Amino acid sequence: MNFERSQPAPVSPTPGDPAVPSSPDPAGAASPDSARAPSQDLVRALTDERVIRALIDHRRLTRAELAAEIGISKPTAGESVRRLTERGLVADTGERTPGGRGRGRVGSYYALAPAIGGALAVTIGPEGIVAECLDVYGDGIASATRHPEPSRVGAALAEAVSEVRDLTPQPIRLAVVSAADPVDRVTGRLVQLPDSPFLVGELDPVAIICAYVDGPVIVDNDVNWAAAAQGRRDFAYLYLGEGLGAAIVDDGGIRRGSSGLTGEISHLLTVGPQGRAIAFIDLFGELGLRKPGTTAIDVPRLKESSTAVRETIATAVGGVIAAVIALADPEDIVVGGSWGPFLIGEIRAAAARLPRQVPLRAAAPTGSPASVGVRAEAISRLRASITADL
Amino acid sequence: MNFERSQPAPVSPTPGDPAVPSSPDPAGAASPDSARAPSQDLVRALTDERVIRALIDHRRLTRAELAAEIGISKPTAGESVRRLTERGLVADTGERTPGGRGRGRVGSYYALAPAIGGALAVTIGPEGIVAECLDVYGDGIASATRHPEPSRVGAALAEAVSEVRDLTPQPIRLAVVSAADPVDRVTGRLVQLPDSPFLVGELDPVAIICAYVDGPVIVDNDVNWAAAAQGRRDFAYLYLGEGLGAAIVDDGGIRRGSSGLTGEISHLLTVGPQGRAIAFIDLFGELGLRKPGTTAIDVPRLKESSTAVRETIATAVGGVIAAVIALADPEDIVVGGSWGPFLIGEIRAAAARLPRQVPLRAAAPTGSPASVGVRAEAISRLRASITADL
DNA sequence: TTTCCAAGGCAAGGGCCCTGACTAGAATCG
DNA sequence: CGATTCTAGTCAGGGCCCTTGCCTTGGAAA
Repeated sequence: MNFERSQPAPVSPTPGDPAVPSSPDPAGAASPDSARAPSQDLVRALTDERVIRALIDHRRLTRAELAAEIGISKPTAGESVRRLTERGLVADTGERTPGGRGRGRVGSYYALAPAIGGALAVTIGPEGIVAECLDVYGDGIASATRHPEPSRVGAALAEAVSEVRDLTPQPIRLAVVSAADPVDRVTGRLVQLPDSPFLVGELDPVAIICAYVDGPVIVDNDVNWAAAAQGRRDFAYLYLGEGLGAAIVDDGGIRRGSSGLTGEISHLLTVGPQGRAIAFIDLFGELGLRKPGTTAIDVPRLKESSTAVRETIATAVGGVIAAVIALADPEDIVVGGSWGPFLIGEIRAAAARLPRQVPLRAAAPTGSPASVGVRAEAISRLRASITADL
Repeated sequence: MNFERSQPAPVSPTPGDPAVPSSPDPAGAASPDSARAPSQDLVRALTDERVIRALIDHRRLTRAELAAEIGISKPTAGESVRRLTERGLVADTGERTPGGRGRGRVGSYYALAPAIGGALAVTIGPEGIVAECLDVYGDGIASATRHPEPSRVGAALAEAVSEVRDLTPQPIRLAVVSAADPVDRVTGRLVQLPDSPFLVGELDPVAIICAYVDGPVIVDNDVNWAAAAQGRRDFAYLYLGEGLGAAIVDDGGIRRGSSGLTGEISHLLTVGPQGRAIAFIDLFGELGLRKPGTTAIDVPRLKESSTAVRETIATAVGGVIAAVIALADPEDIVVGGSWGPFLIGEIRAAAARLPRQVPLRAAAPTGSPASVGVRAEAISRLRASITADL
């Protein structure tokens, strides 16, 4: 077994595949710090970590600048740089301090070595596949896009990742993936839930991507990544498009649940026509608003529907909101997806009839909030993985 | 402002009261460790911390035993004990190693000094008030109980806490409180939600208890504490008694939401008679199962009700379970409260008709799970507060 | 060319921990 | 009852990491 350890995340180096390099996880899962060596090479490691962090923030620094920035002495800074250079994590850029700075001796600029590698950020959805390689600074190094037919998603994913891999000189230390379908938290696979629209289809991104990446592959639902990108502590994101979903952020962290299916609200009971209780997704079946032959909602038809139908839908959404309030107590609720913001007026009215009130906002129609969240996670994990191994 | 910092918790030293000692919070909220001094007195602090932890675990140890236990050298252990003794955290117990141990020189047993203090664990519910003082080892030092009339809850709480305070020689460093009503996460007050049973009533435990305690006062709902005591990573606890509630544990942490009202499921929509959508609590009104004159459910009447009514209730609970599954994705659901386990068979049958399945368990009828959770939290916070200030 | 001045290196010193040897002191053995 | 045995605690020496203070280096300004 070599599951990813870091707690707040969905997971998944493939358990069985021997071809997968997958992070070695040296010397046992380190508990908070105190489990570490009782001795004082800990403080050296800490110094090195601070040097790396300073170089992430400032891109290039002389040893004197490092000392000033971190608050350590010059000899210590010099020693740390020497150690890190020896390990290949830091390199002399060859640049020297510009003459303009003053008259003193010129300093040598050091920066993180390219060998520290990059991270892959991948989004998979009905609108296509985007794979992108980012460096520690958060800059894009390379990217590739595909718009495959539904049957070729797996192959196209492999192509895109392979292309990015070839375009990237650095090693790729991990991948973070967003998929537009429910993701099984344990295996990282896309799963089909009964009666839910299945936009991407059967897919095991971990198995495909692992071959091109040296470390863990993290997969999660796009709605979760979009929610993570909001940077709020307690809120809920209601996704109302061809599929139905929700993401819940509590105490600053995304709530995933035991199998990662938190927010799959299709089967939530709510109010249907004539006040009957009905599963949320079934409402659209009854109203004839599902795309024929699929499980997806027919959004264009929905948008053209009568006022009465829209009221009915909004009332049902109100029931979903009541459930979200009861079970997640968000500070506010963001309504997104292809038709959610379209009905925001009716939904607000329906929510106003609930016993507990929560502010509702329509999602800003930004490009793709999920990819923002994926990128942020990829960068933060890349940085963590660098400082993790001393 | 002096809100408690530690993230995973509901909070509340009173903001305004100048009479409140309330923890000083010295030198800024320390981030994980790296924000600490860059130097190596950090490792000394770490050593001291380990000594304290070892003394918590073993109660009394000689310096030689400490060295062996922690894995440090004897001189280092001796130095640490000297420092800690000087600071009043550790004391020579006067006990000496028993002759039976061997023939060598007798050693001096050291233990944590009484001055490190204790923690208050308080439960407030319709069945009464219990205040209890615990020491670092988790042993009860003193306790007091009250069974006040509803109008005297505040006064009785003050009495009980005061009594425990007087019985305790040690300083009391913090209090953890369980209350049988919804707790506002920000203020720590008990809040009345529309149409919910309000068992304890208007109360501000923080304001009352603060006067007797040197540190923070943490208040939360009893259902949350009961859930926390289960020690599982991802599950939900459904409380079905005179009041209705739920607690959600995700990734090992209790979910509270922005105002602490996560799990207040009274207004969740579910299936009522004739398949109509109805708020969970209203069902009991329609069935005539609410105590006259109150908002509480009449449990004896409920238990005597007909099979049809029980089926109806179980179906409604099934709807609540569907919502919990959709929005929390628990590994399993524990059903507790005064009538939940009573209907577990019917509820299981209703849940079996849902599209997604989750194992249901009846809560073990242990004494009071909430007080277990409160005690555990009090002890763990007490220990953390000791090791926190070096 | 000389002067200036910051970068970088060297040496000394302090703190913390470790190892190994020594002292202290009580129980057990002969 | 003294010698032996064995362990608690202390002392001395040494390594590692960091700091301060001073010196050297080497371009730019004068």
